Amino acid sequence: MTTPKYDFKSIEEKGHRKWRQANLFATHPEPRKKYYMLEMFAYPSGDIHIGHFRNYGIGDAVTRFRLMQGYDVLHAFGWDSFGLPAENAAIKHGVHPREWTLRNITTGRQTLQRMGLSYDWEREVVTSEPDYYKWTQWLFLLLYERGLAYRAPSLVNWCPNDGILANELVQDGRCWRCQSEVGKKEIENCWFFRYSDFAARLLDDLDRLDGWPETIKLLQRNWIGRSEGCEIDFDFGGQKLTVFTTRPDTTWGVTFMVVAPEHPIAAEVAQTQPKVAAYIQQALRKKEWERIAEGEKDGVFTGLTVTNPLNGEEVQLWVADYVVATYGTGVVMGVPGHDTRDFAFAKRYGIPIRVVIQPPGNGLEAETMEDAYVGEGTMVNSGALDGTPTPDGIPAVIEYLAQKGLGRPKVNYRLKDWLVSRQRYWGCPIPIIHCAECGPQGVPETELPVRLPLEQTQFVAEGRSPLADNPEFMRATCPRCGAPAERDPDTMDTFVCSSWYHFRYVDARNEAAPWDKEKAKTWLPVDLYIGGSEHACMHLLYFRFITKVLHDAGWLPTDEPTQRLFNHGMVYDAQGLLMSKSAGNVVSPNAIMSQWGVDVCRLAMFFFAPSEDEIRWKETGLVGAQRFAQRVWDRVHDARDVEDTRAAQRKLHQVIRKVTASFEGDLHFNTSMAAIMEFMNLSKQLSRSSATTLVQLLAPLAPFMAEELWEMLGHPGSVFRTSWPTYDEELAREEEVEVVVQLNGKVRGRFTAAADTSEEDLRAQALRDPAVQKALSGKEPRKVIVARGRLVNVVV
RNA sequence: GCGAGAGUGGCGGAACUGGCAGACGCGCUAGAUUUAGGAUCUAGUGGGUAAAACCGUGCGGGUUCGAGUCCCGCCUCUCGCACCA
Repeated sequence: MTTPKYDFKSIEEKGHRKWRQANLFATHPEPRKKYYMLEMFAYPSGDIHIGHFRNYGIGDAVTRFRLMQGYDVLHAFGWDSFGLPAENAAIKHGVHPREWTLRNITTGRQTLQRMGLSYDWEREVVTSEPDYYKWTQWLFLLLYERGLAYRAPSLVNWCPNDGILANELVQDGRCWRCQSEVGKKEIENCWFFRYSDFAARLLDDLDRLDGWPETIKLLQRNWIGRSEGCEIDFDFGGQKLTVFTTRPDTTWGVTFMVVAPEHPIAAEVAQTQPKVAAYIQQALRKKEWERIAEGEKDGVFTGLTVTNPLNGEEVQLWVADYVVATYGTGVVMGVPGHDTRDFAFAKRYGIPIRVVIQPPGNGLEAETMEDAYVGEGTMVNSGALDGTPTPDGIPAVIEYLAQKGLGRPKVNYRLKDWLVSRQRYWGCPIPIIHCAECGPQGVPETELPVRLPLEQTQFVAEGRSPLADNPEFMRATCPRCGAPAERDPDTMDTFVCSSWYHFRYVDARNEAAPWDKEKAKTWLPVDLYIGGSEHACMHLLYFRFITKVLHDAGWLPTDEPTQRLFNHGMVYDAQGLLMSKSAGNVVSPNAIMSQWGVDVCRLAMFFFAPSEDEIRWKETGLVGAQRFAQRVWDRVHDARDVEDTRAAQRKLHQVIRKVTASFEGDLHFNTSMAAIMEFMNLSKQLSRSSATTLVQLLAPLAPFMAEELWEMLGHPGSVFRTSWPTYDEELAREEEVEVVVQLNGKVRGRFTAAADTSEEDLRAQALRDPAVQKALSGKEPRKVIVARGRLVNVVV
């Protein structure tokens, strides 16, 4: 009876066959105990890479664990398949974007299936296919009907290669994809979602998301950027010039006003003043990153003044590009005494500085200041409010302003509305018809989807959407008056497509509705969502926003998409460098699976580090995993009908406890594996019963091998249809412990004792220790500390 | 600049509410076995010493019987935001 070779190839084939025949991962139509496991779906660019391998490996392990725990699991996959690379490939290789996309999906799916991932493939979605994007259009119309989609002109980021870019896609003034410098361009009619209306909810509800990492919540809080303050109306020759400030208590210190170059007043002034016009032109031509590069602040005086409503003073009006047009009202009140940026600006242009907040020690004088004083203090030079301390000054001024009708309390957010129009071909068409008479009209639901014309060959158009050049696509009739009209030529940001895919999984083949509300009630919210943290402020915020919108509209049972979020770490090469095609250091999942087998690759991945940490992909990890797998294989084959020793039994129950806790909690499979290894090191001869348990514990981590060993042990059916091992606290408990004897905190001896030995007895036994006896030499110890089950420290 | 997180052997990483630092693995050393091995098995492996003592969790202080863990002050690295009024 020799042990058969561990041949991963035949085992994998067998496993695939077995699971397919048993339809193991089909979603239960009427779950009694649901678990919705979700991983971020993939963009189909070429093949699956090692980062996906990690992400989906973790999700698969959790899915299999939950199945064994008796849950009915929903676990599906899809493709975020609209987007730029398909167009780029089309231009470069002359393949149609759809063809390129579908080809990549086929390749990617094969790799995922080879990995044996536990997806219910019947629910696969492809966002660029009409049966999916029909409902993306439906979603757009839902927002439109609820007043949450509107059209406005927009100064957009413009990349010479990739066209319009969302702010999030501009990194250090460069395009996230092609690295070209990004400029600005005015686009007339852009669609926006009223995202910022949800800022407060998106912020406040973070407090309810207990299962989200604090770091992600913090990133979102900063991104939303709430700040409390007030608006103050200054007077500009009869016009209101409103500013937002968080420091109304410094309003008496205003010595100038600044508007952003993009502000309408700047344009107005420019008409009569060539100097201002020239400045604006130059400022707008600057690249974003040049403006942002801190330090020198330049601007231009308009020659005009504005009146401070609190003291009636006339102050100079400037235009300067350190003012951000899209934040607040695009106007800043210049308080050089108490704001560092205003200070720098005032110094440069010789604008007066006035102290209106006196710090605790007093003695602050405008003439000798080297920087603004931004701390707390007492108000001075502020009329009736002189003597008020800072914390009281702010509300006092706000109240005063409100009473006089000169201002109002205001909470401002950094979060801006979501610009969803893209002037691209390969995206979801915006389902709007523009009628000269009736204005923009939503396409009636019965006419959805508005199909993307596939015969298109032109994918780039200078400064406008390529679809605008397709007369057949553009031709439409107004749904309201029946007159000839035009379609909207834009497509949507792909973040719209990815904001709701997890709802579609719930009922992916529904042709009459995006999903059935009852099914949504059954499965939602998602129990665990796994993906990379790079999506913290984009996808993950849009995803929450859309959930809230759909919840308000009665389509969802919850207004948060997922209970728990888990961010896996990135995978780097052995040198710690990001893998990339250009660096030539890409580890292909297919290559390593061929060489080592799926299970060994998974085990190596899991054992490298905790799931949230970054890992460096090294071959040595595979060697270790290989040995471990081989050892398990041999030991299970050697299992006999023997009695387990008490020690082995105890260890096994401890391991069950440990592994279960990792799956339910931190997903630290590295320590789960370490625990299993410890058990194997302790128990060289496995009993059939402990081998059975061992195989079950290993099944979520190394599914193919476990399935084979399960059969080999003579058990019927699939290991994934059995129930997860349970542990017995009694059996797991240590009966004996080693107690350390310390002398003044240093280890000097040790003895074993029953775990439940009383403190008194432990103390007595420690004092009998020869080293202690010697040190005491008959004297009484100063102090004896007993830590039950651990140590006794004798202080002399 | 602001915010967050992290610094532990040659390497990846363990360490519950403060209680034996270095689990588990890689690598290395020695031995066994083998025609051979990136195979398997056994023993060892933080520094230091003949053996002890002693020294060791980025650095400097502190609290404590006892600190990788708590407090204060630094240094370094990673990530996020970045003229946000």
